[in-house]
Amino acid sequence: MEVAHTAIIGNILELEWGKEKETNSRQKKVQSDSADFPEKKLGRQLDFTASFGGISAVAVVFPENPQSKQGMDVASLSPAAASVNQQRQPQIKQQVAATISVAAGQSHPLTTASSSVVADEMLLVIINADFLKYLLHLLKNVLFFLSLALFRKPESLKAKTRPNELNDGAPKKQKHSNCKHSRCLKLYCEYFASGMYCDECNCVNCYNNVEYEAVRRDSVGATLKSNLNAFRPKINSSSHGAKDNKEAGEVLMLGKHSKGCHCKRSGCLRKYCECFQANILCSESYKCMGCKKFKGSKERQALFHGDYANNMAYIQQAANATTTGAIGSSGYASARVSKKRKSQELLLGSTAKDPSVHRLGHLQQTNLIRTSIPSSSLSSMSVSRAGTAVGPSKLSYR
DNA sequence: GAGTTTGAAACT
DNA sequence: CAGTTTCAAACTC
Repeated sequence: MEVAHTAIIGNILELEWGKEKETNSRQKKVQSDSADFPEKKLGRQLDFTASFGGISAVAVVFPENPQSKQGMDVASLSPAAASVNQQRQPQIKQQVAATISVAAGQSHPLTTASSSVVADEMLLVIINADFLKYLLHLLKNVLFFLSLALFRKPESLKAKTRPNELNDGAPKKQKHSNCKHSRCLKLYCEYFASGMYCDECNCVNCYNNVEYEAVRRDSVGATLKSNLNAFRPKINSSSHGAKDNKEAGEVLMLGKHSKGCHCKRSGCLRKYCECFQANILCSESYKCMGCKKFKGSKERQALFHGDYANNMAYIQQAANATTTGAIGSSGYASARVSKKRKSQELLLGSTAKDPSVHRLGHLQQTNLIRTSIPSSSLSSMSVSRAGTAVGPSKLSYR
């Protein structure tokens, strides 16, 4: 019986879907006669109802439920369309009843009241099946267009996390690279580095496009040869995602830089620093000097409080302290500084030449900053910390 | 907008 | 691997 039931539904579905085209054209003809609705709008609505076939019948099957959304929609489409649907009701019902009786081995036509009830129920099943079939069809279309959008230009996804953009969640303006000497075939070029073709870039002699695909491929090969991970994201986002530090009013990424930054003068608090750009904290294993981008750093927190000018002044002063010998005032670099001393000594005074400076503890180094910075600067620093409005300091870390 | 500074990438 | 140079972006004026 269940097999017969399924067969009936399939049979009727086939019947109805086969009629779809004919019904569609017929309804279009009816509606084109109506001057009350714009043709374009009607077309869309007609397509909708025609595709469903049974949607309009819902209003027919449930006449006691006139508030049914589908029913109301159909009724509001066009009186002519509703009329056609109502005219179709006995036909569909008759088809159902006929199919039932054939499946049950009865003579045709079926005229008993019970068969009519069964036909009503069957109609409901058909409507639901019809609707589901249409939903499936819609879903397929959506998936198709989605796949088109994703695979036609997969790079578009990568573009969301450009290496040189702050990852603070705010929408970023599309930037264009300006390579002049690398032909956009080195990792200097952010497009090349992220595996993209250059898109509306301002580059000179750009080879990072389809036209120079062969050259580009060679360059990719050469780059990969020297570094297998060259095109992998440098920031490995933590599986825990972003940590929302509400107290500090910032969104902190829990990711990690694959190689770590090597900043010397920026304190890792400027956009030169890749960790700063990715909004991640520096780790002890990074080779940055005078790092101020660690948990609990007042310099870093200053970025998220008060006005920007004050914060930048404060950061500059902190960086200034770094370059004038107080490396690693509270950062991670104190133990590593010796490696870079040769270059630093060119810039630093006698204080920096004293190896003991690099072994100073946190407090001692903080004191060193205080002594290496003019008292006027110190006062502005403390004011900046308090977040009071003070004009931007003219002091530079240069 | 030009010039300078910066740090990553490339090179030696 | 370390030091140096090149490069393009960030930054200053």
